[in-house]
Amino acid sequence: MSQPPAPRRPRGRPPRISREEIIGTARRIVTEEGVGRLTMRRLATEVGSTPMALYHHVRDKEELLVLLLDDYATRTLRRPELPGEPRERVVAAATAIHEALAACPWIVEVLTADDLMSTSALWFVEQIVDGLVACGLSPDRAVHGYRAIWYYTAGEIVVRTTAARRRADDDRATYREQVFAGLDPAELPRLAQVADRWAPLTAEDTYQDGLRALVDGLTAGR
Amino acid sequence: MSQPPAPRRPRGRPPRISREEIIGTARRIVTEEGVGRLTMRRLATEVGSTPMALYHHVRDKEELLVLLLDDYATRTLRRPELPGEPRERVVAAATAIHEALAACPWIVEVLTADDLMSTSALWFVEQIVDGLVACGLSPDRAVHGYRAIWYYTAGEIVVRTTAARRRADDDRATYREQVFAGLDPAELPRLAQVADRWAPLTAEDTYQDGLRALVDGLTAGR
DNA sequence: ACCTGAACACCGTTCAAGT
DNA sequence: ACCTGAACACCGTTCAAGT
Repeated sequence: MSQPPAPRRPRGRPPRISREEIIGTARRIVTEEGVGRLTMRRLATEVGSTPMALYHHVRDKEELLVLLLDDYATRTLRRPELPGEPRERVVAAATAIHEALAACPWIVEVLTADDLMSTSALWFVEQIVDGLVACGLSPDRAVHGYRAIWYYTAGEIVVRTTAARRRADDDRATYREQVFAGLDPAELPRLAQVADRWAPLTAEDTYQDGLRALVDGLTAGR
Repeated sequence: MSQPPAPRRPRGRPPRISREEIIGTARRIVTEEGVGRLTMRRLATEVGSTPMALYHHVRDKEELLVLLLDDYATRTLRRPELPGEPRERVVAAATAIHEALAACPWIVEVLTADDLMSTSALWFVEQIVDGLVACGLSPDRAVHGYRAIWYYTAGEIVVRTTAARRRADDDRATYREQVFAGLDPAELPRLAQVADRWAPLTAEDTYQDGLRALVDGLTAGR
């Protein structure tokens, strides 16, 4: 996010905890127990300090979460060899972002709290925009195309992660089954037709299929 | 969600508050002050009762939010005349869902807490799946196509609503501007090229463009 | 059957003071 | 400059008791 300031002559009380230490501990809590367990108080005790000491190193909890996403992106997003063909390049770059996010279920809370503006993710954004331009889109339309891909990708992550959490909680999962079991075939014939296959069908990972359709549609006739 | 049980001979203490009253009051709080202000305690005092009384009518806060989304869908989703041409029908049905959600910024928290399984929304889902089948997709592929549209739609709402909230909070909005202002044109030429137009470009409402691209891609060559 | 009061086990954040 | 203790103003939910 921001580089540490150039080293100055130390003045006053020497720091006991650092931003890096805070983020590192937060990362451990979040990967081990989920983002729901990350509280400022918990984090403070884990770094051996008090809640208020944290506020000397991060502005508030939201900034901490953004720093955490940044840290995660820097740590895991490796730039792969991308195909030369522009459409395939767009698909590959989007898939790389998607895979990184999918491997990281706590991301959802942060996604809704921040745009994907981690500096290390920008290279992938560049590849997508550039690939779309290479397909014949104007720079403006390429940015809009990237946004459409980002909406699709973020939505897939949010919906799938939430569905997975729900599945862990039996009682609520059955509500959807009830609704589908009670469908009136006269009113909603298509849904009634696929009602018993709905759960497995929607559990399938079809991210790439949809992505390809979207990229095809965005670049059609150019 | 669930129909009220058939009226029985009343036994024991007569109820002072009803599920309808709770949902109605919750709806008022949420539309007037946002979903962040809806707490069980606040809601209890507004209906003139105590927090615990609520738990006799709803299981917990999450159920309340789902009931609220259901109530909103039933109240606002009117079935429009849809075009006969199948692709246009898919676009129109998805746009109707999108408009209803976009008019309702508190929805984001509930979207991530629930699939769009409100009974009143199912008619729109039916139209989308049926439209895709009419375009030549198999029922299974039509369901996957609906899911792709749903990911795109939910993602657009989540990302745009969050961005709008951020814009209200000046300090954080400028972080993205900083990142874009400091882009290295040698490393990320496309992004550097559009850097100064990024904010207005991504603020444009291009939901329909992306949706049409996605639907075109899903139905291409069929 | 329905509601109440008190309590449990927490939150994020601010303030004033200490070293 | 950095950290601490105590407090503020809250949360959702459970338990045991009352009517």
